[in-house]
Amino acid sequence: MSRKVFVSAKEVADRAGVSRSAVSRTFTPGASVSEETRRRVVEAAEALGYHVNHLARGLMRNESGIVCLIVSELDTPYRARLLKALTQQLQSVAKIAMVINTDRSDDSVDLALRQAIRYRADASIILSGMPDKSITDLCLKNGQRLVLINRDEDREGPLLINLNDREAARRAFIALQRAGCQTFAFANSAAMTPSLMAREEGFREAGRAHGIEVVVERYGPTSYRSGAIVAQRLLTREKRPDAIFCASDLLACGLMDAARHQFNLAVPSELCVIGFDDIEQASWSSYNLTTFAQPVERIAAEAVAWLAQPSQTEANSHKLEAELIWRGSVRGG
Amino acid sequence: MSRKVFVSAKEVADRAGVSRSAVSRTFTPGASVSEETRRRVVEAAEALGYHVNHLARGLMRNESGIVCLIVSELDTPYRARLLKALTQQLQSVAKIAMVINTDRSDDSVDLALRQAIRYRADASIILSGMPDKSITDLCLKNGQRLVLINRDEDREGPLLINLNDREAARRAFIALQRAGCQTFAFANSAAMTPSLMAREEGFREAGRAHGIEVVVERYGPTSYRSGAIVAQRLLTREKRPDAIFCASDLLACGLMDAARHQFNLAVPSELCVIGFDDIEQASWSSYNLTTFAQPVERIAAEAVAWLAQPSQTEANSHKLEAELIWRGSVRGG
DNA sequence: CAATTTATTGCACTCGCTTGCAAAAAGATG
DNA sequence: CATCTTTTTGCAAGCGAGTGCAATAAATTG
Repeated sequence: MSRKVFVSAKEVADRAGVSRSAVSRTFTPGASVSEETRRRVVEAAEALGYHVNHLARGLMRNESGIVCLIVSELDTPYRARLLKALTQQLQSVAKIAMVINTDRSDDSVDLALRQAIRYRADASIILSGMPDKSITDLCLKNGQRLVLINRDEDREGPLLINLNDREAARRAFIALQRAGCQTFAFANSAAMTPSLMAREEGFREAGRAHGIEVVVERYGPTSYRSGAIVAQRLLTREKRPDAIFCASDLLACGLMDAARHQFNLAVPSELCVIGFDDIEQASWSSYNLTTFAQPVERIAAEAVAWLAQPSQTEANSHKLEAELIWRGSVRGG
Repeated sequence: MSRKVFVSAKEVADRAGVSRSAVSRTFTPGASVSEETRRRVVEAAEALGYHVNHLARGLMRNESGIVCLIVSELDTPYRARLLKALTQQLQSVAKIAMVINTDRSDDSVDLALRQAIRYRADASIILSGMPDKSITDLCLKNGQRLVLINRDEDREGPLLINLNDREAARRAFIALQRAGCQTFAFANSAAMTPSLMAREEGFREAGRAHGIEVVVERYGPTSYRSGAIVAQRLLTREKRPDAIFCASDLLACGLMDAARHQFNLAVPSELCVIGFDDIEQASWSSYNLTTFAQPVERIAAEAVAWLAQPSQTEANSHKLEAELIWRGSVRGG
């Protein structure tokens, strides 16, 4: 009826005929226990189904082993992949992921971080949304580590991991130019996150450097549907673009579908498209999209490695390169 | 240098000039505190940046507020959606999700459940993989609740949520028959999970009921690539199927792409396809796939509602219906 | 074998919080 | 104003584990 209580170290100790400390030490790597005692403890623990209470351990050690992942739109292919990589790699260093969903509002990120503090998470990794400065300060002051992925920020303390978006955008421009394109456009969502904007800026800049003006269109969230709508706007212009760099693959897929099915344009012969993220769908043969791959595993690895090291090394900022994956949505290649 | 210690209730109490208990009561809904004391406590807490330590609270109350989500392949569209719905709805009842990644081996589910026990999770929700009976027993014995989604199991205790897969398969058959199809096939992965097998069985059965033999092909994991391979096998048969029911949308997408791009078949005029899950991509205009929608939000709601109620009601089994979403991959409709 | 060093063990305190209980304060009643 | 209720409040005993310290046992040395 009432919640059956979990078995505690005390019970194990009694059964094994040793003190409670012996049990505790048996499950603490590096503690001093004789082979004989350990054996008896382990045996008793097994028999009783004992599992160390990490709540209590965390309380004592002041280190819970919990890492908070704060994310919005986690059902989006790129986010889901990142989430998977992170949870997996965290597990491999004996930490555990707590995931908190936020909507786009900064307020909800604050709520999430508060929750992280309540559970005394050792660290928080923010995949989306900018938390309020006062809250991140609170986290840091509480000895919590903070990782910001693809968020620009100049504050000291958190680990910043982001891509060299500008450079990627530049390379996209070159690639499209080599393919013989004349009229360039950039398809963006209206989310205006730092990384999306960096791609936009980078592409524009590259255009300027070549004396070419780049049309930019932004609409809605970063989704398939937005891509289709941006396509409408771009492809009905008097001077129709024949090269479009999309801020994300999701936008690119929507845009390509609209281009083909509504405007009857052939890709890549009449329209070249480059995306960003390298989500799984980009490789599907209906899209076969040339795109930049986010080094998801690398990102997760960097984050986890930084969290795993015992002493806080000075917070640094890692900039990774996105790899250009050539497929069939650009001529030549 | 060393982890700055978090601020505790003691400090808040001192600053507010009240006892530790007063602080505790202020943050415990329904406890007896005067308006005046509460005000002072809240003020002090705010000033110091105090947050209740849920580790300690969980220890005392023997109820952590943590719910473990055990999932494999969480970067798959359907899984990601379910995960999102669950984390969100859990948050809304003041519980928090811990997610554990498993690979397909049952062993890794055991490891995950062990972890859940260590953190004294109030419940575990298993989205994939069958845990060993002894482990689920352990969970239940420890007063942990268990929810199994789309997993058949006849044990008492856990809440079982699954779809009426057989019925859906039957409806799929009828729909394809109405579309005038002659040769029926079922495309499956080799994962052989209960729900995938139920769909297969249901479809075969429906065929048998109409005196029609259904060809079944299974291959690999439940993925796009597997769909393409199954397509190869099915579409090169001497008697080529003109109706294929796919165990999942991912398979369906791979299959459709192969059918169109490798076999130059037009959908739906030469080949009708029905999928399962209603992932986002099914609605993309390149696929425009007729499919069965998993009621993801409903599933999450049922699970969360059951977990939220204070007293364990007798474990029951919920069977939900999948809704047929008509799109363009089947003639007629 | 005594003396010294080293490995193991148990005691007791601590971590931060909840809660039963009894004392104190505030309100209600006659 | 005295008496009886009803709130509030603080004390202290846990919850389940980790760990410094001193006591004990085992191993090493001369």
